[in-house]
Amino acid sequence: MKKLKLLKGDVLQRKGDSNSKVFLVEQGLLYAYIIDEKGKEHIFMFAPKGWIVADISLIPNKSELYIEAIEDSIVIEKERGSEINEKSIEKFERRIAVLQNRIIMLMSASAIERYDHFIKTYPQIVQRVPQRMIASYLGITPEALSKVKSANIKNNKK
Amino acid sequence: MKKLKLLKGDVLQRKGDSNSKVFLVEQGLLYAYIIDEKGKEHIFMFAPKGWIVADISLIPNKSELYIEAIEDSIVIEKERGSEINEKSIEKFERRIAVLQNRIIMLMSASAIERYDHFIKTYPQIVQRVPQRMIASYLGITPEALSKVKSANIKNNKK
DNA sequence: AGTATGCATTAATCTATGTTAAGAAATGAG
DNA sequence: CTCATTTCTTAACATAGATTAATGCATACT
Repeated sequence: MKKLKLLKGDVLQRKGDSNSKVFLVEQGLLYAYIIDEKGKEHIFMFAPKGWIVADISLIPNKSELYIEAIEDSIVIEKERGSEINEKSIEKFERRIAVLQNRIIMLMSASAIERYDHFIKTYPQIVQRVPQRMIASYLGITPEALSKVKSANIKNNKK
Repeated sequence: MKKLKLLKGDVLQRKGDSNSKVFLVEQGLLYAYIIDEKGKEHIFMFAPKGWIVADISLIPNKSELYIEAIEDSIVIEKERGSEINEKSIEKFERRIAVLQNRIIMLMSASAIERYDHFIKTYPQIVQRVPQRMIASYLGITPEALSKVKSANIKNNKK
């Protein structure tokens, strides 16, 4: 259980690294992403203060995700499975609920609906990351996000 | 801990129901889905023998998912959180890994890539459900699946 | 057997989002 | 402060997948 200080841009974990660690964000903001075969980055999650970020991949002990600091941050590093209790079960359940919801959004909602949902759900993150990262999290390009946002504003005015 | 016998088409849980239960599939095949505001069904998961199916939603005690039998099935009903041990943690981790992978596929892979991945990962399910259900799981329409499959075959011949 | 229902396929057309490119605005580094 | 880099926006064009509709098959129902 170590405490790590990270500078903006520091990469905490890379694809292929061991993924036996779990990181609790004590301060700052991290994000986890993949880079696909075409070299494109896709943001899997943001991790602000209080969140746990870890890659639990299907391939044992091999991370699929990169984890990187968006801001200077402090994280507490723990071994995975180092605590088994009511509280940790609740955290697992909550994580599953979040992931389930994300899948449902990706399958059933349009880009602008996903964006609206995101800014309602994570208003504090919206302020702190570039739009292109939000676009990536939503599964669209920055250009598309720019477009649907301005189309939305115009429609509201009408 | 009850054992339930289900007939094909039986709905085990509906949107809005309590979601305090967890179902272990002992025999048969179930699926979980949402119905969106436009009335469209989106399949969230299939649950063959040995799998656990449950809705862990963000809204406490309120299911977002429908759970229904695709085949005559037998499930064991348990209370959520009724066991906390190494084994259950592993199951939670595995579920999270599956969901993470699904999100990554939805964000980074084309329809045909998602289809190829699906038939490799769940060959036993492919045989037992209509194509339209696979399309729904992949996040596309049955027509689109039909199209990309035949386009794929033609490309392979070339 | 005959009819109804659900499923798969194909095709024409439409639309949301991707791609490429350029310029403007904001941010950061020396 | 200035230059370089990153970010955002807009626009023209391209494409994957959606929509609608028609047809052919199965399967199930009477």
